[in-house]
Amino acid sequence: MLKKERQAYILHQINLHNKVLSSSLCTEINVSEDTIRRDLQELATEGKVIKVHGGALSHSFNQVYFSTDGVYSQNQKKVIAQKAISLISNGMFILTSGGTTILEMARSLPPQLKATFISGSIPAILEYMHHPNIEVIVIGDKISKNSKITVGSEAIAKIKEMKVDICFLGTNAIDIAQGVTDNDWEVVQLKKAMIQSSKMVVCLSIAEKVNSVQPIKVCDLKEIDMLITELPADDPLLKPYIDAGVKVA
Amino acid sequence: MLKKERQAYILHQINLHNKVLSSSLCTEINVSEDTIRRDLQELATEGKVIKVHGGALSHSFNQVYFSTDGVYSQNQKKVIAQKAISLISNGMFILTSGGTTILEMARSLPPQLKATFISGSIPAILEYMHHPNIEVIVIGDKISKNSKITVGSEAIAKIKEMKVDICFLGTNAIDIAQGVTDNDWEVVQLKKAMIQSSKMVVCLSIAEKVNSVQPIKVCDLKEIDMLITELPADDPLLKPYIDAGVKVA
DNA sequence: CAGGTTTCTGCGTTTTTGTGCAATATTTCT
DNA sequence: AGAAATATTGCACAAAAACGCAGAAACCTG
Repeated sequence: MLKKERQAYILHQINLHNKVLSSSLCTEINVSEDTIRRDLQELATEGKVIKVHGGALSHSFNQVYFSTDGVYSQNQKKVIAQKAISLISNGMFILTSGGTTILEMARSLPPQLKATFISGSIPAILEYMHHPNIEVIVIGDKISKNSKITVGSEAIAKIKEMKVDICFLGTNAIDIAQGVTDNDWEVVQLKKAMIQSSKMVVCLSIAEKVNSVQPIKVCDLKEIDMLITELPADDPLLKPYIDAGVKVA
Repeated sequence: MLKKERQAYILHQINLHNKVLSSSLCTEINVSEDTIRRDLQELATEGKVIKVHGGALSHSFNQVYFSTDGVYSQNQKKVIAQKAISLISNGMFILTSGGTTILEMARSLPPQLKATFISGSIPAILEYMHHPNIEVIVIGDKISKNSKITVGSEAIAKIKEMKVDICFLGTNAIDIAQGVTDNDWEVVQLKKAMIQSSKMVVCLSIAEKVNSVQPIKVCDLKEIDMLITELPADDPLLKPYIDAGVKVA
């Protein structure tokens, strides 16, 4: 087999699987590992692949996962935030959990909006506080330092006294079978209470968390009214949820 | 699985959930915990994640910045803060109002101190939250945007349920004849409740505000146990307060 | 086509890298 | 303060890379 041929094959494999192992290549093509290594080396200096210990990675792989750090999924969250905000009208009472998606929503609230936001999430409260026309109600209790939100029976009792228009839940995992799940017991208790105290329950979740599961159950799918992701409503990923009776935006 | 691949996966998870546990990762990827730890270590030195005990955090999560307002580094307030802190012992329950002096105190709390701080002041809560050994209890209610503190009957009712060891009041005005006075009606209601619910009441005030008067009365001098200013205890300005039965530090 | 040169490849050997293990320290939680 | 979880360290071992070398094929070139 010619060298060019080999390299073409390697490139093909890399584009197919996003990665190759030197070891497997050398048995496939039946040449020594040195040869493979030299090929990869060459392709790497030409910038066609990324050489790593044990094989090589496709360039797209790097772009996807090592994306300019920090702004990761920021845009997606902005899209979600906008969709969520479109549900809010003046005068509404709104309950929100914590999480970065909620935070993004809080930052994006239009300045003229007059509404009352209720939350125990300290970062979210900070954001609400900066808005000129928003009333902020703080849910008091002990702070959970992990999630930066107040948790405990006092908080839950307070939430249960309410009946608000909308509740926005930052969602860590949502799945057709398991419904909404999370990984912090205290936060889950809180979210359960929030769901009960709201006329409408809206889950905010980036698409990557859709169809994932966490250890602790928050609620079944049927208890949530709407799921907001950054995807268009007709994306096939969301079809099962629509079929399950969840509105999607 | 290649090392880079693993690290990409880890990054992906971190950006998705804002945190990862070494333990869960090592079962997911099926490598030893050492390997995960080394990966996290590496990613951390590259600045892509924040390594913590037991796992790692996304960088964006920790971006809960707290405004270092200009008033920050006033030496007088640092002095006051130190004096106030010397009154605190491990295990105490402490109620604090809002104000920049209180904030300064919150920032200066020694890291080993274990105590429970109760407050409705959002900036103060933020500071308490950053300390490793402090429990934070949030007083919930509507936020007063002026003072960035929760105010209202709920908050007052909650405070009245307590009996804490010390209450620190940021003081706007104190005077021999008029006692402690302030200019925000709602905040005054809160402070009154705080005074009633504390075994010991400590006023923090910069010397400038000593012998000044504001429109609304908080309490008489005899209700406060101690006055802390940046001045030495034997400063003539403070003599009248000592004579009136107030401890001075 | 002979002889020289270059390119490609494989084979040992030596380094480097990646992993896991175990013993020990440190931190966290309660 | 003590137990449990997590970190650190040093070490061993295997996989992979680097390097020099040598044989073979390909390719000049007169």
